[in-house]
Amino acid sequence: MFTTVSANRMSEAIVTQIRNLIRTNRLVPGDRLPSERELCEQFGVSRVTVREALRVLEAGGLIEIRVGARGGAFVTTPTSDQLSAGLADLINLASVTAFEVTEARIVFELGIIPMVVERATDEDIEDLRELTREHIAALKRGEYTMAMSAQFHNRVGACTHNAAIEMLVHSFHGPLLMSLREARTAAPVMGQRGTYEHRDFVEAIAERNVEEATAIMRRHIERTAKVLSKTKD
Amino acid sequence: MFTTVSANRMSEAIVTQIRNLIRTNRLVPGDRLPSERELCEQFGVSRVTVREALRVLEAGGLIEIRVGARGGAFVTTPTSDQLSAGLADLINLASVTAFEVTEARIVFELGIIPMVVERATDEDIEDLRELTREHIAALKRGEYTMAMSAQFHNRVGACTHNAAIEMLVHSFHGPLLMSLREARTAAPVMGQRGTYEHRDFVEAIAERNVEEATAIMRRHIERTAKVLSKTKD
DNA sequence: TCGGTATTAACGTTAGACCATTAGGCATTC
DNA sequence: GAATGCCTAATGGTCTAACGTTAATACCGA
Repeated sequence: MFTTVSANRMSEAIVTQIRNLIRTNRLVPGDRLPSERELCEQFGVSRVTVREALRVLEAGGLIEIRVGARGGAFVTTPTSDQLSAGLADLINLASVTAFEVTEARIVFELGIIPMVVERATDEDIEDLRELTREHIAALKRGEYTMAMSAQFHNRVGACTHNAAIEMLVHSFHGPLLMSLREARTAAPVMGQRGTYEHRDFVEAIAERNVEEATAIMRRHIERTAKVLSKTKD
Repeated sequence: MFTTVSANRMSEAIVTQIRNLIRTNRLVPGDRLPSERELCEQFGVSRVTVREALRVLEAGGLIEIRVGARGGAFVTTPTSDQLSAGLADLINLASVTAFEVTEARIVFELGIIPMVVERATDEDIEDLRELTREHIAALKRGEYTMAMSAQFHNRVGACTHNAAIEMLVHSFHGPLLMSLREARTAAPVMGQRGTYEHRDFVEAIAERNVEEATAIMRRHIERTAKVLSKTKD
């Protein structure tokens, strides 16, 4: 007969209002919200309450707060880092092993290869060649890092020209997933042959050879998988 | 040469401290943090600052706050729904289109099929058949919903017996995709042939026929893609 | 013209007060 | 003795008013 009422927390009501404005694109990235003191007046609450609402929105990545003159709350343009951090959280929550993540990588990074071959522009390919050259040079100087490997795979993902896919690839190589304990043990092994496989892969893409590119990438990622499954013994 | 140092915002430091305690399991779900006033003393800051920190943690789904006697901040485990709801907003801001998400789905959900065929147990297959039967029945009663479609795809993902993949498939069908405006327009079209395609797909899996299963699923998802690209005209 | 300084608009933080909500104990009543 | 209702203490929610800190900009002197 009576349904529970929940009127609590004014700050939550403010969060909802502003979030809806953003969802419906009445506030778009780059827009600046009124200053805290103005928001106080408009909402008819104290500054503390407004600030708590802004904290929540900020924590959700919807706004960014800058101090100083001309500061205030700005609707953000989300970076792929933020997005992949969110995905990484999801994956972490499921408490998956590095082995499982690698399997997912194989599925995904092999699956996009036809798309990469089809859509990669000359500029994409030149970028990849340039990257590979740099990485091989770094390897010879003994300065090759996992970050470089991640950079390569991310750039390959970008060749699909699909923001959703870029984001996913990015999240596979983001800092959070790499922090999985098992992943670090694999790092030293990867550099040695990895960069040369990268180079061969790029050439296969340049020749629009899906089979060859797929075969190379499969070998490349499966080496990681093998190292990981060894660490579990 | 110098990395940006960000010492600002005490509340952020508090968030970091508490979050680390939770990450390292020194605080586990169900634990109660000290009251706001006690935290003030322990951190040596004012109550407002502590409260802002708690808001951020609450927004991240790490704690839950109850008022009244015996109330306070209690550690919780964020649900994947909470996290993907947060992601949905970011994706909206990043203006990833439903079309792009669908392309990513094609890559991923087709890519896992060999794994599904290889690993699906008899129980998995029986579950899928059962689901399909229910959905067809619901369809005939005119009660078929998008949630059911999502349920089917999620169950297929579970057949890989890989938590990372399950989580990713899940996030494709969670509130994330559903929040995209374009996706909703596609919903009515899907039910009619979709459920029968589901049934055929399950039988292809049961026969361990990768090619057939892939072909069916590709048609199935591409119909969605077609509907979506139409809405862009 | 250049470099430093003052201004100013904004967020960040504090302290102390009061309100609202809740669990649990206590007292009253039948 | 049991049920009901009140009281109290603990705790989060909000307010006010002030001061500190930061950063963009304008101004001014050499």
